[in-house]
Order: sequence, then C-alpha cells, then structure tokens
Amino acid sequence: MRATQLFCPTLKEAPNDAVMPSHQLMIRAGLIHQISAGIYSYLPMGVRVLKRIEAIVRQYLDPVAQEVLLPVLIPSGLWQQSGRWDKYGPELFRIVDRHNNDFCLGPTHEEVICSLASYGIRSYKQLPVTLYQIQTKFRDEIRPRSGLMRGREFSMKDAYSFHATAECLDRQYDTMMGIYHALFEALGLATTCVPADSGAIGGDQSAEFVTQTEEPIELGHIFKLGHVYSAPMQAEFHASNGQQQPFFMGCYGIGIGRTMAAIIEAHHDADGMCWPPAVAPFQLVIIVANTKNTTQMTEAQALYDRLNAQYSVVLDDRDSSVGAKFKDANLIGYPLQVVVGKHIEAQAVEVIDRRSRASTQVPLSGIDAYIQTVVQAWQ
RNA sequence: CGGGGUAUAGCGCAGCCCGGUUAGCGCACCUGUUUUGGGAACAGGGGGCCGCAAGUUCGAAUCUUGCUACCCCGACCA
Repeated sequence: MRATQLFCPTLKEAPNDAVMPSHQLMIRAGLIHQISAGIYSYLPMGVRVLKRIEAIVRQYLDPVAQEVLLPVLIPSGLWQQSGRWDKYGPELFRIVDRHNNDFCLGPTHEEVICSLASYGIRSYKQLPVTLYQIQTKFRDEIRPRSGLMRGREFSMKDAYSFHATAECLDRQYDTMMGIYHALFEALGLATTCVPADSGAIGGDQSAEFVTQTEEPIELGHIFKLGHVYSAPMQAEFHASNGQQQPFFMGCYGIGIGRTMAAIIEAHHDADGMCWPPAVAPFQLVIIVANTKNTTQMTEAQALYDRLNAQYSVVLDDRDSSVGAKFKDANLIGYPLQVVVGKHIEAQAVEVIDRRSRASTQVPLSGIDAYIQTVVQAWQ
C-alpha cells in the first residue's frame, strides 16, 4: 500500500475528549472515528488490526469449536421465553417492525443459540458441540467510556457449548480456560483468571480474564450456564435412556475491540503504538527520505515491489519531510521501518525496530534476507 | 441515574467577566517557489448558523432561561 493512497488521517494532537492512551492513539493514528457516545467507525488501519486479532481468535478456537453467524436482529418471542425480555431492562435496544412486532438488537445470544441447538442437535450421540461467532453486539450502556473500552456497539466473540452431562461441561470449561490464556498470550497480553459474579448472564460458575495495565481490563468472561437457558428455552436432546433432557450449556465471551484497546494500553510509548507483530496493521513501512531524489525513489519502489509480495508493506511515498514520516511511522507503530535515504548512494538502507528503537545499516543486497530473519524471529 | 465538566473551522485553543468593526490564532488543507534524516520556510488562498431554541437589548459568541450532545468519577460490563 502506498501512503499517498492510504486512508489514514493522523493527528498531531489528541482530541480533548480522549483520555486513555489507547483511545487517544487509536484516534491520532487513524484507526477509529467517533460517531456518537460508544459508537465508532473503524478506518482501514483499525480494520486491519481487528482482522489480525480475529484471525488469532479463530486460530485458537477452531480446534474446539465451529464458527456460525447468528442474527443481530432478534424477535422478542425468544427473549420472552427465557424471561429476559422483561428482566434485561433499558440496556436492551428494542425496535418495532412495520407490523408492530417487537425485536431487539442482540446484546448476547443465548436465546438464539438455544433455538439453533434444539433444531440441530437431537441426540446425545451428537454431543458435545461448541459453536462460536464473532459479531457486533448492542448494549445501551449507562455510561459508554474510554473509546473502545466500553461501547454501545462492539464486536464480541461469543461461544456456546452444549453437553449431555455436567462433567462434560466442566471439561470444556477447563479447556476454554486454557485456550483463553494461550490466546491472549498470542495477542501479547498476560491475563489472570479470577472467579466472578455471573451477573445478567446467570449460571453456576463463571470466571473473568483480566489483563493488568494502568487499571485492570476485563477481556473475557466464561460461564457454566447449566440449564439456566436450556430449560426455559426447552433446548433439549434425547438421552441414551430415550428421555428428553435440557442441554448443559457453557458460554465464553471475548471483547474484540476492548482487546484491541488493551493491547495498545500494554504496548505503547510516548510516540505511539508498539504493536506486537502478530497484530500490527502492517509488518513494515518503507520510508523514502526524499521523494524528489530519483535514486531513492527508484530503489524504494523496487524494494517495495519485492517485499510487498511477501509481507504487508506500506511505502511512504508522501512528499513531506522525513521527520513527519518518522513521526507517523512511530505513531502507527509499524514493527519495522526501512529507511531509504542518504545511504542509498552507498547501496545501503537503515532498518529500525519500532519497539527497541535499534537501528541497523543493511546493504541493499542483503535486505531481503535481513527482513526474513527478523520476521521469522517474531514467530 | 447521582456528582463534576465542556460545547467557537477537520484537530488544539483564545475571545465571554466588562455586549459594539468583517470572530481570531496554531496545526491541517489548496496554489506557487525554495526545501528534504526526526512534525521545513516564505508568499498567497479557502473553510464558521460561535451546540440548539427562546428571551433581554438599538445591537448577543459575550447577559438570562430552557434544551441537547459529548467527556470524566460512581454503580455495571466484553
């Protein structure tokens, strides 16, 4: 991608409204744009990071769960059956269709998944089953805050497991707990798991996954729901004795946008973001010090054509001063900066590691190998 | 919802107390010239219903009242 074509409006100063570093940096680096309280647009840079996070979430979940996509728009009947249409309160976004039927915008999907499970799972022989989705949720929060930390519209990974027995549920709950630790670690976050109050979701046992930054951030929450939803929703299967029984259920959530904010809280400095390479929007930026210098521009272009075939690369071909390009590169937090500048006459470029700030002169002939070594070390 | 704050150009701000030229500054943006290794310089230029509504007044960004939006703290959450 060429910087001259990239839709990435950056700011020198943070908007007054943004207080937390992650919120300020996401706005300054052109990742998000606020539309209303707790409601944001994601720009290309933000979407790229979001997709990287989602890819890692899928990588860790796919071995133990299958991805589905449930509707956002949910008819009130399902929620009346679980009893939550009345219990959930004003946090539930409610809307009415042209036939005067009530719907809500899904804040969580126990009811919908119960409906799906009763349809698709008839026998104990099919159990256990775990389904998950990554989807936008809607909650009319009392107080949205701190950018993506608590929104009224936010992306969540929610998984639901179905079991014939409580013991089977226990096993999947433990499995998920292990997966969550590994998953967050892959995202660059050290988490601790603490017992929690089950809150509005309900259930027998639950635990929160918390990462410690300036303040603790709750990134995930897992629940043993038991029969809390399956009984009233009549989500049942045929047991080996022929009797109908409600599923033992578990549910497992991760806030995707909040995780993105937490990663920034954990990985930034005074100049901007220091992405773990696994979630960076691009792997490297090629900075052309002086775009009017034909040699620099030609060599940078050739380098870009080669590297872009293997890595995600931005070519900063903007006609601004080199200082401005460094500032933006540091702000956006490309893990590697390749500077094509004055040393090009001596057939050399400079490679800067964003996190360590280490700078290395690399001969042009060896640049591909050098970058390959660095990128391999990331994994 | 309780408490606190803010609202003037895309972003950051001044002006308001004490009403009175055409509402101003920095950044960003456009044109030109010169620049190019850590947010360049000069010259010229565009962009405002001063959050909304009523009121006071000859006259309101400025005073009064009401409303709305947004931010922060709390309870809650992913």
